[in-house]
Amino acid sequence: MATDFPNSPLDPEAVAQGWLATHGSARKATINDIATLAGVSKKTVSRIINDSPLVKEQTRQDVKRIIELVGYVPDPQARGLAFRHAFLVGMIYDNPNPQYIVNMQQGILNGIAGSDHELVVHPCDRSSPDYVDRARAFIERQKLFGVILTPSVSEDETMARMLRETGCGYVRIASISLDDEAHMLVTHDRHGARLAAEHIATLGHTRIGHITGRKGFRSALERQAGFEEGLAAAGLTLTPNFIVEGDYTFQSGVRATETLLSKRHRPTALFAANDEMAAGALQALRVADLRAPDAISVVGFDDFQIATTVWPRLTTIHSPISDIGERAAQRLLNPDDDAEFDGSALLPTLIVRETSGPPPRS
Amino acid sequence: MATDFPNSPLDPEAVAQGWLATHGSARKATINDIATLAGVSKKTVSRIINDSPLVKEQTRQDVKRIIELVGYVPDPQARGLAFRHAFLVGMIYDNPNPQYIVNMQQGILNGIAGSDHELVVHPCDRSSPDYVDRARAFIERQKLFGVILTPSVSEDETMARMLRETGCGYVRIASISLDDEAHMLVTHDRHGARLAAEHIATLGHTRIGHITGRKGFRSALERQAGFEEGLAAAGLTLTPNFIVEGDYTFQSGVRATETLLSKRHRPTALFAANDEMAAGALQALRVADLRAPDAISVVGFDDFQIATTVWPRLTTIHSPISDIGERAAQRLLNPDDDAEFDGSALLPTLIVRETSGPPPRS
DNA sequence: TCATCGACTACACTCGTTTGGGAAAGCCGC
DNA sequence: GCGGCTTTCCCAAACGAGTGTAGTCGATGA
Repeated sequence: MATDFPNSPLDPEAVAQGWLATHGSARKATINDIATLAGVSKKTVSRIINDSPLVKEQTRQDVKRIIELVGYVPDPQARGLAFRHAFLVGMIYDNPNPQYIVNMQQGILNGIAGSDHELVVHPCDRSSPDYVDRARAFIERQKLFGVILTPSVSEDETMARMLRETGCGYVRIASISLDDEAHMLVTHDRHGARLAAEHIATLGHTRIGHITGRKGFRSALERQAGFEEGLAAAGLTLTPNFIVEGDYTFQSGVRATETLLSKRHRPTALFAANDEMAAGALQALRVADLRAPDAISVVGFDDFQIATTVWPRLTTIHSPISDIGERAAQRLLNPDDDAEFDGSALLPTLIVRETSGPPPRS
Repeated sequence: MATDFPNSPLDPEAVAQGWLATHGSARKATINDIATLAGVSKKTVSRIINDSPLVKEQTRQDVKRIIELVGYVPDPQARGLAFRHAFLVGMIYDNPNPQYIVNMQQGILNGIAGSDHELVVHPCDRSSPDYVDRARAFIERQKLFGVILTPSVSEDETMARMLRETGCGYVRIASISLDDEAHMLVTHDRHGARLAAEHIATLGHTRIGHITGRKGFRSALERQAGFEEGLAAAGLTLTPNFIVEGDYTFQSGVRATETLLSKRHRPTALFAANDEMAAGALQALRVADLRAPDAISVVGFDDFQIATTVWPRLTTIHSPISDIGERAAQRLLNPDDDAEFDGSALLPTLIVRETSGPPPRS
């Protein structure tokens, strides 16, 4: 079979077989080999690789089949040279939370899977005076296709300006929109915090405390604002007296909770701006011989691993970091495909576990 | 000044100034520009960039100065094309511990800093049937310069064989040597565990428990073996009865500890093969209304953040992950420079905190 | 004085791909 | 059989480096 069809004088399978037999794994195929094998010109192959519409469907399929069978992969270096940019996307981060970074990384990798791109990472230290220049050098040297910025560097306008200057594509991930839509992915922390407030209010608490995130971080503001909004919707208010500043670390959670516990008429529920601090809160409760949720309900934010390794396991707001990374990568790669983007899929959700319950009757 | 010196008719500063004035930032300089500016041939510039010895010192310095002033950076794509490999090193990992990954990443980045190379990450899922093929595709497509493998993929011989086939450079990080020296970086977990044993023995404990790492992981074997060696050196033995299998997770630490506590003549000290499980042990003690170190001493391994966020803070073995990553990267980049390598700098060390003390007198 | 050596230069070619233009081939309906 | 398409071909020219060969030039040594 498969010798002389009128419409397809070419038998991809046979042709590919032939090549594999003669050259085998000795040499990697180039675009020239494919062109010769398929009996078309180099340019046609190139068009097919780059999804140009100027190719007949039949030809496209035949050539694609051969490419697949022979195992041809266009050389990223050569392509990069011709395109004047590398097939690399960068992730620029300064967030010290390893779990955040790893989740985000994984999400971005999912997002670029199947796109010829690779992920290259670039941590940066915002306390160093030249972190923007370093980032620029990184981008320009490698001629990155684009970068994804995570909080809190994503909130940095100096960095954003530099990116616009270089002309490199970018997507900023932040809890609030700081740029035009194509360059932003919003995490809706405010919404998440509102869920926490609703949950706590529904349980019947009225004396409610909040441990804020680190000063100067957008997410800290948003989480507090969302929490206050949610309480307000339930007719409650967060008294300034019950707002204690934290900095997203475990230790700050411990200290803040100690402060809250020392108050007269202490709160019966508290919302910490992240799980780390919520874990610190549990710790402080334990030291004070109190138990969550019997004495005080505790709600966190992030739903990182720590939320389930502490005991009791933490009621928290799940933030879909990995999905957000994936979406950010997709937005970076094809900014037009965002039509079918259903933002609601990326909203934080409430995860009720064991640290929240009704207030103690007293 | 600086017009016509006999030995240096060339004034790098002036020449560079001229170029910057005419082309400015409009165009990035190429090797040809540098050659023209410096009044030397392209080949000489190339030699200088690639540290060839066939260049007179004076020439080298002048040209380097111009390169620096003009801000010329060789194009990685073009270089990669000519060299037939990319200036990228990959990190292949499957370790689920985010802190480990991030530390390692940072270390590798330190190691490749100043080397024209960039880090690209590749997590892999060993439960998927084609993870080796994926890794191979990743390497071959990008023509990676080399890869660094972290435990536990680093222990995978199928993977190692694949790497040898591809001819890609690699360094495997593991707790024991599994390959020739140039391809290994040993973390000496055995030594670390021995320190833990010595510490516990010195405190005067005699009934000692161990929570092992995950079955099938080299590190689990090494840590147990080292611990037993250390005890033996102090004239103690680890009774099989007091060895409980864990899997490096918090939960397994909790369960293992519960098991140990249920034994008659329970141990007065226990060594968990990582901090996560040690934290689980503290958790279990708390539930049983026991306190470390008063009732039982607990020693962990890794010295990750969790060691200082639990309370009391964990006595543990510090493993210099980041330094190890840095060294691995250096070994990968220039395998010959390892003469001055002082292995002892990378040995684990004992960090005494608050969970270890003398046995209770009973 | 002649041979040798070190430090270059000049040139053509390679790496694998994209892109441009001009031209040709195939197929459509008329 | 003729325009008018669409699809494709062919060739050459980038892209920015590295390599190999042959050859130059001046200083050194015998």
